[in-house]
Amino acid sequence: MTTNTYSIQQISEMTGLSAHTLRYYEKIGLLTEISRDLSGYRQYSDKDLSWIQFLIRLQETGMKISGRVRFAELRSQGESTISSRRELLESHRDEVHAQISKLLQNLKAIEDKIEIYKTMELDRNP
Amino acid sequence: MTTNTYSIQQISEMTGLSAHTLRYYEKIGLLTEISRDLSGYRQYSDKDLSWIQFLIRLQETGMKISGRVRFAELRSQGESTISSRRELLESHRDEVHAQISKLLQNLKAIEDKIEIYKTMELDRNP
DNA sequence: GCTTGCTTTAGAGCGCGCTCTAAACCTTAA
DNA sequence: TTAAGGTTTAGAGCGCGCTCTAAAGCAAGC
Repeated sequence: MTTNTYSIQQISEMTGLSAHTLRYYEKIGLLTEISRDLSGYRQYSDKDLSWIQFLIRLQETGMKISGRVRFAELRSQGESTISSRRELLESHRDEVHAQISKLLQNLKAIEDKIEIYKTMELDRNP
Repeated sequence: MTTNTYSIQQISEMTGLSAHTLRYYEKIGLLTEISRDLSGYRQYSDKDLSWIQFLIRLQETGMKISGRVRFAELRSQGESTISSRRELLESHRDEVHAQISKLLQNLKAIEDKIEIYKTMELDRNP
């Protein structure tokens, strides 16, 4: 079994989050029980890494910090919260679907406007 | 020809933007040449309305205020900027495409996690 | 003429999500 | 043993995009 550990800087490079942000996430409860080495430096595990990467997906799909904190709290309470976590994710999934269809509608309107501009350009340069 | 005019409150109700926000948008240059009645009250036209609605689409697709201001500046310079406006929108359209595919990727990861939770629920309640 | 409710302005305030600072401590190489 | 560069903490600061306040003016109904 591989038990890799990573420094805060390595995690920063792998995730694109700054070291400042990683400490901030820990402070507000998005990351819990990050272990420390003998001199008090944070040691991130592969499990920590994939959790951070999942947090980033939640963020990128528009889940606010408060929602992510709620999810992290459930996770830190162990297996008994699996159903609540599933429900939370299902509800978020529905929001992402809505988001995507809104985006597609707006995309259509933008594309329509591009076509209008093209027509206007032809009319001005016949 | 119908030349409807609308009060700031009516526009607020039609667009979902607050009156405060509408004045703010004017101050920063997103809205230009909004006409006034005899007592100095703003009178929005149908053209103003549809411009505001398009601005909202740009915002909802992630274009920042600075980008929208740039677009509004081109628009206020008249027909000679049609090509620049088309290019700006084409570049934004590409960003929206990228945004949507990122969202679809993240959606997939969320759905996978939901499935994992379902399996865990079955394992705990066999 | 008074009240109610709309509108105006300039400018202050705010919530979110970081981002940075300062001062101290640790590690490694020269 | 010293210098360079990584890490720690508490807490301050910041940029974005609004959001609200205060004081005044205007409109319409009683």
